[in-house]
Amino acid sequence: MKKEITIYDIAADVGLSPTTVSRALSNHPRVKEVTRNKILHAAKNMGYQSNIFASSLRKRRSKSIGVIVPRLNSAFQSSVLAGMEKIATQAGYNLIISQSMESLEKEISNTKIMFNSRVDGLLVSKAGTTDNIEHFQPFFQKDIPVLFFDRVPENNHCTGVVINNTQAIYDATAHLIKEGCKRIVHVLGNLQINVYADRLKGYKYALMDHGFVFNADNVFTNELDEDSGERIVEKILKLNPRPDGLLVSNDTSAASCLIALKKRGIKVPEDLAIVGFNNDLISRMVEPNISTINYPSYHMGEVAMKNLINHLDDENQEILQKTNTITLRSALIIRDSSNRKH
Amino acid sequence: MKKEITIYDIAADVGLSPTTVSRALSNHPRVKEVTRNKILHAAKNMGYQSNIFASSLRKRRSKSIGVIVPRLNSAFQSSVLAGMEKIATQAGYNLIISQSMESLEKEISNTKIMFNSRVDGLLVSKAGTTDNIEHFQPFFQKDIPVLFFDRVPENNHCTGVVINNTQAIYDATAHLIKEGCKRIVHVLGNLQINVYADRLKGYKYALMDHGFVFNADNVFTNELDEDSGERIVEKILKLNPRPDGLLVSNDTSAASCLIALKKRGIKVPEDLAIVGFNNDLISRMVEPNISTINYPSYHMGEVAMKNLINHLDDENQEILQKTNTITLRSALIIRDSSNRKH
DNA sequence: TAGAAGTATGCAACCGATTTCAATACATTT
DNA sequence: AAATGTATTGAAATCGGTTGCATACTTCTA
Repeated sequence: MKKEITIYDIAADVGLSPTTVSRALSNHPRVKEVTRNKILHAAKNMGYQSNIFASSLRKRRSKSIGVIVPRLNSAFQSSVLAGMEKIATQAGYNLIISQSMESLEKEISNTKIMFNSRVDGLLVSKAGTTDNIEHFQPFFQKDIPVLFFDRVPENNHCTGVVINNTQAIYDATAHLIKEGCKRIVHVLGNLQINVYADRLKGYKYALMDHGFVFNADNVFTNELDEDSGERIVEKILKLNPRPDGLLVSNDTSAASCLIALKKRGIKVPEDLAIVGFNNDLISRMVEPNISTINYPSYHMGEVAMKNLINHLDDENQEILQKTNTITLRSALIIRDSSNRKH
Repeated sequence: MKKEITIYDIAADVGLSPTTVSRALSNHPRVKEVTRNKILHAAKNMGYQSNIFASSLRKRRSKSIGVIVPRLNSAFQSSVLAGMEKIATQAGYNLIISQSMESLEKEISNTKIMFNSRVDGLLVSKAGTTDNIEHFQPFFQKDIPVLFFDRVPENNHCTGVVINNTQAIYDATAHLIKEGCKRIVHVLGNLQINVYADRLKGYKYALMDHGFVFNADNVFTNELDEDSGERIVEKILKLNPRPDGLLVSNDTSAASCLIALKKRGIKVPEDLAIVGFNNDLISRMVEPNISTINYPSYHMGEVAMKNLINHLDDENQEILQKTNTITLRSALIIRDSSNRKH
């Protein structure tokens, strides 16, 4: 391996001390303009590259931020990550990304890796099976900020960036009721996850407020993947009387249901009205377009990252500690899958 | 900030030298079993956390790999990244990810950041406007392996992991011809990108081999986004005679075209047969399902990462240098959007 | 039993940038 | 001219793990 150019080499070259070189390179004000230029010039000429390990070792910060998501290959998550990357890069932070594959075990292992990598802060969207946050303890103890987004743990002292899931599904349910639905089925994911637990609440409240009685038979938890439609529709068709409204907790699954229903000759929205969640591309592409909740994923990434970085840069540690929850605006988008007035 | 536990503290605690502690912690064979256990035990008790900066500084490697993609929020890219993350984590490497936003300028800046972050290797899918690879020179000079995937530069000495784009579109074109299409339009992205340039070749070759004459009017370059359908269909309808086959270089755009066509009462596949590219979720969800090229994105991520890491671990540097291109299997999937026999 | 060979551990010099504490040079004020 | 202030620069310690070489101690061979 070739020899690295260090500040010592530069110092020798320009006849100054490493101290001054270091200061010049980091734009310290106490270096004469002329000196600084001379040093910068020499550094460029010699092909100097700062050694971040030495720098991080001494400064005790890595200028990198860890992100743990359940899965990288999800339309929602990748959009969040895109937002995060944009802000982080602007602020001079690197992004170290890993996925928990929805497994607590992997989340714990990733958390350890992030801790050992000495990230300056951590952004997490919980795995489905995570029911405690013990494994973040090392971060708390060292006052390394941990910020959750989308899927946040219950009863904790961490900041979370979320949408109001309860309100979102409340609105969607109320909308279906207004469209004349009498029996609304709600399909959601693992109820250990706040996101789905909150939505279920919204569903219940909306029913209650509109004079309907909650019936547990109308709630299914299910994988919300591309193949889920067949399974869900089978279950729906066994119900009597047949449901006329369907709230599905993501658009992929909603689209899959739509296809399964069409295949069986059930008309959407006439026989059964559908509302999805996320406002993914797919909701705008299937026929009929699926009503959904607009989830500001990219924006969520930006906001989460911005807050974390502000916290790091300002040394204004109270801000984040005092902020418990940042709620972003989500909104019901009504499309043809639930619009019965034409 | 609380004091960190270092190997010196452990050494003092167990009455040995830091050297031995260091060796014990990294499973060096020249430490007695008993001693090692004593040290590991003490380390655990004292809450020791190794300092990777110190370690990296001394060892001159970061155990991290950089990835630069055009965009994080793309179904294709996020799937590739998922595959990469899996392999990297298994092998004990961190992933530092950034996006070039299709801009050469940003790609250059990201490359610099990756270089300064001293990644042990770099994986790149080029930005659309990148026409040279000067900015990777520092990596080449330091023998840090750079491996391209999907979008690879022309005429270079780097390894690339790709599919055979020419063959893929050749097959798709031949398929459309077999279905009776007489005038086939090909819509693709920026021709500076090898991916699209190669596909254009495949299109031309297939026409030629089947006795058709290539006509530049039948080729459009276009943004391949969700809204592209309207623009593309408008152009198609201006052609005379009206085309009866359409090859679109990604499924999102193909789906968008499909919708624009249906809106105008043009029947697919009867009036116009469509083939997309990528085998994204959306191609399986719209009506009719879109024929497409299966792109093994997750697998591509795994293969690219595996090759890079093998190269790093084995010190078997020739392997990668001698391998110029790894081509993964892609395949035409025929669905209803181009299947006229029923 | 001397000497060889092998095992276990330690010393001290790294890796390269940062930062505290001072020193020096120069300018300004009284 | 002396005193005070200010702008520049430097010496040396530090961050914490790794590693070449040296040393102490066993065990084995001739």
